[in-house]
Amino acid sequence: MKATIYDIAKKAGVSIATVSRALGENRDKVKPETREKIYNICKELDYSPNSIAKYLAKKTTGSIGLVLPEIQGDFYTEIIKGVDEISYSGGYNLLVASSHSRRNIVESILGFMKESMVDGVVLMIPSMNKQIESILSKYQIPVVIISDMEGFDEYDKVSIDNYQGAYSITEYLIKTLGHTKIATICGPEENFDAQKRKKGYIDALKDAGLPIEKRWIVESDFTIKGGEIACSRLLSLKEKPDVIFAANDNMAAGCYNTANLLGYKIPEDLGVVGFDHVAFCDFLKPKLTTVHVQVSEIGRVSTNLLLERLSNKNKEDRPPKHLKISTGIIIGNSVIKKTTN
Amino acid sequence: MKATIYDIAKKAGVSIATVSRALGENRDKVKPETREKIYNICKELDYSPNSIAKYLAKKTTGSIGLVLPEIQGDFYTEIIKGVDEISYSGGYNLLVASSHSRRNIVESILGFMKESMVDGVVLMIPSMNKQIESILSKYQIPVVIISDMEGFDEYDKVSIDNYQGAYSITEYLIKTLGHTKIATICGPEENFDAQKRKKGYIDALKDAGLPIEKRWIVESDFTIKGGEIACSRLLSLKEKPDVIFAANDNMAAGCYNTANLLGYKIPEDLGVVGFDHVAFCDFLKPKLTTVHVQVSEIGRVSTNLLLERLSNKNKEDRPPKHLKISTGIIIGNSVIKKTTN
DNA sequence: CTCTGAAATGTAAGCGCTTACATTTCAAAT
DNA sequence: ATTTGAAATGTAAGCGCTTACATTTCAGAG
Repeated sequence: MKATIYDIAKKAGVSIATVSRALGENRDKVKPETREKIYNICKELDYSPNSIAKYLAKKTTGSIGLVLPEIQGDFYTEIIKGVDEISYSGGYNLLVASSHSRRNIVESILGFMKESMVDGVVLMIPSMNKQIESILSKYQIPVVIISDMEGFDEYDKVSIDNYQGAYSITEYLIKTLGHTKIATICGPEENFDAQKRKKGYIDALKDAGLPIEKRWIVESDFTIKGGEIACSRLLSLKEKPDVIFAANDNMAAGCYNTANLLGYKIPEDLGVVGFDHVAFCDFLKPKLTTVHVQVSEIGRVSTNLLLERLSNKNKEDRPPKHLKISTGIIIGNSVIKKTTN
Repeated sequence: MKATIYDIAKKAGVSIATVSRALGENRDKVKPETREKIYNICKELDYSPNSIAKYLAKKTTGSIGLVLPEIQGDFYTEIIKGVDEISYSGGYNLLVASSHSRRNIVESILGFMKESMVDGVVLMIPSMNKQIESILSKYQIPVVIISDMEGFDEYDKVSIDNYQGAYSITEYLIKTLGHTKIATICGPEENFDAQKRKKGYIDALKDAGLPIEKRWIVESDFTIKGGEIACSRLLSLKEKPDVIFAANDNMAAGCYNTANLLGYKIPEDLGVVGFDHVAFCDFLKPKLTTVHVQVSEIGRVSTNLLLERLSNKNKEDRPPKHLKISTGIIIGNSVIKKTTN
């Protein structure tokens, strides 16, 4: 049987209150000698407090929750890694929930919230969901949102600077490489990241005085397959683009496949650029030019915000912060200077 | 303030015991009408039981823990996916812990065990660790081990059939493709999977009457970089192998890089085969011939064993099961029939 | 109409801890 | 020696639930 605080108290000849104090935040309120004695007995009996009983008494679990739309893929594990790192060093346990075929994101959140299993949650919302708002306002635990959406301004929000990333790489294609015929494969319409990336692309073209060609904007779904289909659509146009800006690396990889299949050489016949800089980029030949995102930084930053909130529990609340993680461009060989022909 | 069982009881004009019964496993011990009334009030007040208080009273958390050596990479997320799927459908929550720079695997296990946060754990042990054994025997909660190690026979164990996989692909190289000069890059010596894969390779050579060439067995660390180094080592030998069996796909990818760099064409100048069939294989050109492993199946199978144990809590224990997940060969274009030259 | 026992419900203890408040201890001040 | 108040410790309630046991209800038997 596992030792309880009573066992320790009895063996040390003190009350359980003293043991609790010696082990908790008020160590200094117990005499150093007794404290020492208690420590030794704890070690001897291999005692460690039951965290669940502790919760019931303190109303704080020492855990934070991370809710993701999905768990597979480098992107999400990087986020987890970032969150894990910070929560661990802040002394918190991390519970991860993700939606899957049999559980949607709302259920995941509710699981945490309703059963009061966590002190706070980091919540990634990739696209609009009406239910979420009402849930969040109902349960009053601290929440940090990872999303590039409008609204939810009363919460801390963190996201990649999608707009800036897309703008920069488009501008790079135009100004540095001299391209003018640039198409984009954007992500799902309801996806916030996709929206911002598309906007960055459009604004960069506009600012350069280039026309926005509707046919060169095709929507897809952030998957490789989706990229393949979208690419072949673009290549079948009468007026073909010279470069495709795929809104993520998966779809860029899809472009590689299609180009390969149809006999286009990258970068000579078709330039491709991506977004995310996920791990598999290293395996693409030629190396993909893409927007680098410090994904784990998103996790770290958002968790820091959450811990800030948690430690301020009873003090006055600071106003919500809205942070963007900046991006950079990774130059590969998947697109070259425009040749005048 | 969140509603408690008292709120429900008061509003329904019954005792908390009745509410508890109406909501728990003994629903049938409360009159249908009262039950109905209680349900409605719960819905109205948006009540759901505090699972932590429930634990304290019942001594069962409704959660299982998954302890991984790491969380990054397709391999681990596939495992998580498998475990998640089964635990979810069995009504359990899943807590995932992994070691990282600041927390080793033993700490991860202890976190779960000591604080009694989980009813059982699925534990992946990739290499020998003496502490683990004593920890496991100290805390008597059900454990399923994912590992291809000897020992721990009193626990349920699940693993990939590493030996069979390695044997098969080596045999395939010999018998089907006619190769005789086959080198291997094996994983870390202390890693159980690596040990078994190496043994499979050796036995297949032996059984075919081929000599075991010490210089053709080089140890590495399952990383891409490690594969690169090991490959250049093999290619610098006076007597070069025709094919390299890399003990995982990462190292196989490393071989691709090195071959590329040194001017060897795959598969003409050098054949490469891998193990795992992780997602990025699709991006390797030419497509990698490798051993397919149903990774998520490992998670599913082990979790099923655990749930079996948990549901049998008080009945007689069944003897431990030791299961191997079988493998298959994915034929790519990274190795071709031996040409007589 | 009373009796009986199963069904329905209530009472209260207990799960392992924290903590407000009460009590005791003890060194320093008088 | 006595007083005093901070320091150290103890007492006991309470966190939200489950459940053994006690009590009440009530349909059917006598």
